[in-house]
Amino acid sequence: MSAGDGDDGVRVGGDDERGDRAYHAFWADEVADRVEARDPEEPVVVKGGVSPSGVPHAGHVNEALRGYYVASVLRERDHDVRQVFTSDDRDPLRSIPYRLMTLDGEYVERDGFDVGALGRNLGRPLTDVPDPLGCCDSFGAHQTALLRQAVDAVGVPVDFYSATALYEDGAFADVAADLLARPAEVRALLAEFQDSVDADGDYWPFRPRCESCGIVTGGVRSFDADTRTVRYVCEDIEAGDRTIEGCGHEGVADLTEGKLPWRFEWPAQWAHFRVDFEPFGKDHAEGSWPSGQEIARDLLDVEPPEPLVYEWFTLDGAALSSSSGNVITAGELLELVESDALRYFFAKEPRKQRDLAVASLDGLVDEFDRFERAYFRGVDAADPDQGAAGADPATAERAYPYVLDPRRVPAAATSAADDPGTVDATLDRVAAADPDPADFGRLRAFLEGVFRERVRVPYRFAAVLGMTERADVREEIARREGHLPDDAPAWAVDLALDRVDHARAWADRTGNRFDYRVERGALPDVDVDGDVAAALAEVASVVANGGDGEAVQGELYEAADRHGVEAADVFEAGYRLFFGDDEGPRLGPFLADLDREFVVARLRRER
RNA sequence: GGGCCGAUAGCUCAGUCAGGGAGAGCGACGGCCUCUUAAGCCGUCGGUCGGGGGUUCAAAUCCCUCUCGGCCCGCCA
Repeated sequence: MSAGDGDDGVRVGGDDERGDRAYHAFWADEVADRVEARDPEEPVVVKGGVSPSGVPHAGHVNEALRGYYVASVLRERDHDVRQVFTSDDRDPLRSIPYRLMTLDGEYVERDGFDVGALGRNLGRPLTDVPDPLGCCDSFGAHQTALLRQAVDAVGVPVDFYSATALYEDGAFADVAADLLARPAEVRALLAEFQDSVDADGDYWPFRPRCESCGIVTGGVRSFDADTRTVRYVCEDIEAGDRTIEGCGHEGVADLTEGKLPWRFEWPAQWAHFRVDFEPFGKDHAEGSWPSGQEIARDLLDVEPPEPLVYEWFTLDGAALSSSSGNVITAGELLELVESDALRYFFAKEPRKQRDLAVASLDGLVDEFDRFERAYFRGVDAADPDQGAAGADPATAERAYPYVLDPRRVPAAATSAADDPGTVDATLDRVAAADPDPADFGRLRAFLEGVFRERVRVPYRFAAVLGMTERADVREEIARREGHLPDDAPAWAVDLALDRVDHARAWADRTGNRFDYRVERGALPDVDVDGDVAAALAEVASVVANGGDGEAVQGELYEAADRHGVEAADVFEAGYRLFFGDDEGPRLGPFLADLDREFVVARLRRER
């Protein structure tokens, strides 16, 4: 069959049956199909997890959002879904971070915290390491708090778990005891995956915390099934390219004091939470995932979750790396773009390598805007965006209601609905990941009704509007340039202009050509030639007399002409006076929009 | 060495599952509004769809192969 036959039919809800295979325009629908095919018990459990050793960065929210989209699809299909997220904070401290972050999102470099104190705690569980910034119970608790902030910031509601708390509660004790009771089976299985494990060797699937020196050590010698304890000798442990010395202490640990090696900890989590679906980065895909599946099925009698391998993204062309400083946090990104756009980035095809370029964030926001337009346009309408990225209406139809951040829908918009209370309650439940079965239908109806009137100002234009702090001037310029329809409701105008501060921060951070700002303070120190000054004084008169933008713009040229100077010199002087820069926006209309008194005085260089 | 994933315009990316016209935005370039300054409008340039081979009437799309990149096969997650 070919598309040229013209009888492919309309894609209903983005879905199309071909034989026994369902095509889905949105990847999360395909994953949800596979989860449903398992016939899971309710609630369906979606899990994610991160080791919080470094500053939690934008890559970590990828894990949370991938799970969120699948959870959302399943919820719309009337499943009860629980999304859990673990902070694997019993992992040992393996290296000294290059920098830390306060709970307020400020970076702290190595000269700002006690490196030695961390160094003396290498090898200990993160939750046993004192917080170098002093605000939390432990370094692990601090990092976990940051991770939680990041997940919250993108609007993914999860049941958050500390691995240490889980161990202390004995959540993994049964699995650990089960595995330790049959070391030969464990060794035989793991030997297939790890050269370092010998099927006839002395490997034990548990790493006790030394009761003497506190490191997460190896050295298990035996397991006592009656007391559910291991005997161990504290041994050296390898951490990257360094060795952390064990103390040689001979001791006994019970199964809440220590941890499972990751390859076992992961299946233990599946068993404990009864996980049905879990996304993970490609680093796991060929490592712990294959062994984890076998451990789960053959040793624990647990069906592994449905997997989703997602690609890592690069930041400005290079891998995210704490040590090289090439990181960006979710919080930083959310200063630059609205949460909807960031959520959109992680709604795109997961298996594709892509670059997140800060300098090109405007392109991401443009793409989100096309995606949103495609949703409102619908599958049957003509497509002004043609084949542009993000503009496929079938994908937008499925994904947009999940991508749109329900927390950002203005209350004034819901109050315009036929039944505001119902819509508010729906949005609250969706935002809290606890929707009623009919909520997605109500959400879609609201979006296609009231929210259809939302307005987006182009991101680069929003950056330009950021040149002035004054909300009334921003709105006036946006209206004049046709970015705010006359009949747009007030909430839509406010929502559109919310973008300005983000885009302004982007222009500021990248120092790009949209990075100009009105110098409202002291008169900039500008040398102005006498003829240019005279020309500017005449422009000032036009402004003082209430000339509109076009009149001021014309006067800039005409005054230059009358005084025998190049228009370019008049413009440059103007840009220097108002922006401290030698270029800027179209000057006449801009000056006409600012408060007249200030403009007149500045043109006369009085203040 | 073995494996998984990827490669489409200068940049960021759609399109690949289901074969049929190579696309978008940005950038660049040119033009327009009494006006060199765009944040508006119009237009142009820009691609052997990483290379090669195969299947087919037809391949960015399916198959094989090679190259390059990321990751895994140690630790850790």
